[in-house]
Amino acid sequence: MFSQTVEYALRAVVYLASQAPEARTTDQIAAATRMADKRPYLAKVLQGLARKGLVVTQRGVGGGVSLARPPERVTILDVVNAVEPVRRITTCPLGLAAHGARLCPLHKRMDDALAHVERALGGTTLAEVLAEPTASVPLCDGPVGRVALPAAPG
Amino acid sequence: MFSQTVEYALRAVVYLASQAPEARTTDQIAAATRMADKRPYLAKVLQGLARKGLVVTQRGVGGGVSLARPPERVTILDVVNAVEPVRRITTCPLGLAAHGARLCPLHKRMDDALAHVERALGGTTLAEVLAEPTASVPLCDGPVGRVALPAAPG
DNA sequence: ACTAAACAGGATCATTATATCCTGTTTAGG
DNA sequence: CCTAAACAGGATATAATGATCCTGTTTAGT
Repeated sequence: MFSQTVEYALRAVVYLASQAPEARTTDQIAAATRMADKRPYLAKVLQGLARKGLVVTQRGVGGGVSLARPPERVTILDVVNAVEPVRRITTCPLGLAAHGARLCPLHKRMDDALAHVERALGGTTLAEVLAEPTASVPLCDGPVGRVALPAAPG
Repeated sequence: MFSQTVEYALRAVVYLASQAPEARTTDQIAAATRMADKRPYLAKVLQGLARKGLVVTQRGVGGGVSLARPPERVTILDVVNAVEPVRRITTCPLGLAAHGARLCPLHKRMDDALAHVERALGGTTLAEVLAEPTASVPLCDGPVGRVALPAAPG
């Protein structure tokens, strides 16, 4: 249902949110999100997020990737849509003229399901994901907040 | 979000429901669901549905494909799950021991979205799709019920 | 039996998604 | 201005999906 790339993107962005507004290198993100292998692919995913304006990148020494907006203003849906947009069904997939605007009951139900997904994912920001009081902190094995990382400034 | 194959399967099954309990040939199904091209692929999709027990097939002259259960007892979700199961998130995708049963807020939200999909698609049967009073009849250009087809018995 | 209708299933091909590699460009700092 | 850190981007490899083809098997009817 959700592609692997969506999962990678979400992990990366949640991590960046936890470190906001600091930038982190692809290597750091890969380590923190358990993608030490597949680091090259993560780089591509981040490139895509940068093109969509969700993150900003800075080249050169001391550079890295950071969230383009504060975690309070990025929803899970924003991330999903940046990678693999939720495509609502607006016209009849069969191309039937009579179904133009008014979807048939079948496709109406399919679209309803997509609407539910949009609603569920659009209702939560990265800040809320991180703030939720729970034993399971995103990306972390224990109830830790900021992990100590090499070369992590302030 | 939903694969092309899911769309094909749903169209085929809705058509078979409209013709139930009669069997229809792959050619008839392809024509009725606007898949006259891609008929070979439709055959594969139907094979898959047969393996999952959603439809039954009959070889030889006068054979074809028919619904295995009455339309009242087949939900949209049944069809989706037969083709591309909705995979709920039950364990942490990062393999973090601490997240074993208790998903982190991120994956909890993802799973919530999947739960919504299951609920939306599982709540409607093929019979309901066909019975819904609307101007847009599934698969049909106009408000027609049973279409006259070549070699269609009673 | 023979024939034609119809599905079954393996092999193949095309396209997209996933993943990696290599080279280039930007940039901070000595 | 030289170097090392970092991202950019094109080219390539691999896997999964979508789609087609061909041959075989089942079956009703003659």
